[in-house]
Amino acid sequence: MTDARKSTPKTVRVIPDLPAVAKEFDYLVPDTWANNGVGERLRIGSMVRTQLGNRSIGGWVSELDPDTDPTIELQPLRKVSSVGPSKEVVELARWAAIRWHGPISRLLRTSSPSRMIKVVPPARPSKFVEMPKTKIVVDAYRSTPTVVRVPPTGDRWPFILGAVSMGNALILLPSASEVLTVTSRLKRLGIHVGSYSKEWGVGPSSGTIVGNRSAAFATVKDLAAILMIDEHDEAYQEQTSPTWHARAVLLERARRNEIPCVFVSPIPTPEIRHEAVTLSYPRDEEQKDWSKIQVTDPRKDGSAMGGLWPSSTVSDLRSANRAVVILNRTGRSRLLACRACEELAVCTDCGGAMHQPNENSLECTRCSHTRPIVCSFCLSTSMKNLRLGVTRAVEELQALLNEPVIEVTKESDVIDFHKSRIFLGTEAALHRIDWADLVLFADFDQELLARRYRCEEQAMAQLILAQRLVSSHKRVAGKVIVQSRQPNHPLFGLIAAGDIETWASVESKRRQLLEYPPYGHIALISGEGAEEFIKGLNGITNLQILGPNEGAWLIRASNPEELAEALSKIQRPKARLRVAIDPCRF
DNA sequence: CGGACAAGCTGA
DNA sequence: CAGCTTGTCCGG
Repeated sequence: MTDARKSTPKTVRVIPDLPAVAKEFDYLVPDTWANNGVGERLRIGSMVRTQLGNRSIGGWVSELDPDTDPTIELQPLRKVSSVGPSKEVVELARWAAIRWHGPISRLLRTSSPSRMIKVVPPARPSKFVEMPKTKIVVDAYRSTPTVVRVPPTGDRWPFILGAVSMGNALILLPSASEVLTVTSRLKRLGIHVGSYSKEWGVGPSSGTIVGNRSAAFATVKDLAAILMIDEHDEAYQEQTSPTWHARAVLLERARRNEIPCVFVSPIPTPEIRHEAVTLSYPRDEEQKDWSKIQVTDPRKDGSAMGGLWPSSTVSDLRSANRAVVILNRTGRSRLLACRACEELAVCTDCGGAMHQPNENSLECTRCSHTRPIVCSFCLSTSMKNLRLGVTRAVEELQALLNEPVIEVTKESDVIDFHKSRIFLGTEAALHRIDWADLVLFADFDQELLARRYRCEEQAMAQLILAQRLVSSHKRVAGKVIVQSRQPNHPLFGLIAAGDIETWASVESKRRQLLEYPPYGHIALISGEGAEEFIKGLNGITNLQILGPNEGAWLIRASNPEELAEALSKIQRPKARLRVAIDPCRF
């Protein structure tokens, strides 16, 4: 190793692994460690065990031989528990903690091995791979950063080869199964590669790391290239605070290291188009994929029951080998039942269905009469969601086709593919089924009309998953059918023409108009302490405060640094507070 | 975070 | 005023 450090520091500064403690503490390195080799293992990022107050805590070394306060008597370190993130990654985590306004310890945990590693495993030879000859791949790695718009079922492998041809690479994929596939395929090629974070040690021992979101914080020695596949995927953003986004972390990393950074997606987001040079395939290659999507209006074709099953759809379902029907329910449930006695929650005044607008009350959907959550029959206070949408659709379809239809949800366990050829569920079904020759979006309008600002992108992302499902078996040509009562919606015209460039630029302009990311940056503030926190922000100029809306405020600034700085100036209230920076849904 | 310690509340 | 709860502070 080039950065071998043969000396032992006298003291170290430690970031404790306690999210609520935003402070660093100095410790004494025991004298004996200078001679037994333990001290030499201490570097920035090393994971140590030590004492705070009277309990044993873990932490990360943030500085060697810091300027310590002479008035404080230092405690000794207990032990060096593991190799940790490199200095580069610790600094990156520090940047991200400020950018997304969260505790650095959370990010350092993401940056650390899941099981403790005493020493970095020795470097292994890695087979040399040549840069593919394909022009678009070569071009992608020539300037930085770049985003390549690929056809939905296009081959991404050349970009992966491109990354590893440059040296040790960091390759991010949105799902665990893709990480597994790519890792083993690269291993078979003889590349020294590991998946994050199970094979954490491969990075520091000089190899390529393949992983999902968390791998943005992987330690990779001599990192030479960065690649993110399916950049549009929402899995790249952490859902819990700090809501960091892997795309932004990689961009920052590439900028700091001055290395090529390539993003690949059929629908690059406005965020990446704002930061990177866009490269694309010839229009007809994109169109070949997108134009295969069929749009039908369920109204014009003698639709049976509830308007979801026109006769053309029924016959498509009958002739499919395996069909996946997607029916996304909007927002909160419309119908509630008592968890104890199964009685429906109905209005005591008018008999209308009650819904649950907040944590502790029921409201009539017809007359707006409100009452606490109590079953009027058995007085139980627990209600369950009837999920009428999917469950009833399953029954309808079963009756219509006269064969079993299996409901697939995020919660439902192992799917038995022998029991049926028709599967119905929410978006989750697209992730849980590996192949189909028909994907039917029964009510696509729910996607297009959703109140989320990214609803069109989310709808497009679902279409991409569907196209991949029906093309995963080469020999059977599958179909994607979209049912919509607005078949003239501009989106469908652009899809048919394969004109994703126009679609993307319209999306960007819309964002610009609304001053949403990347043209404006948002902090969503919620929780009991929100009101108090907002009061502190009121004086700051360059900051726009909107709300409250359902107890949450929206803070807007023109750039993330400004936003982060403003938030850091306000001291956190004692009450619970949630800060989400640029969340994908608000 | 969780222990230490201080200040506040209650009950006979 | 003991005994217990609730709040605030601070750790190296």
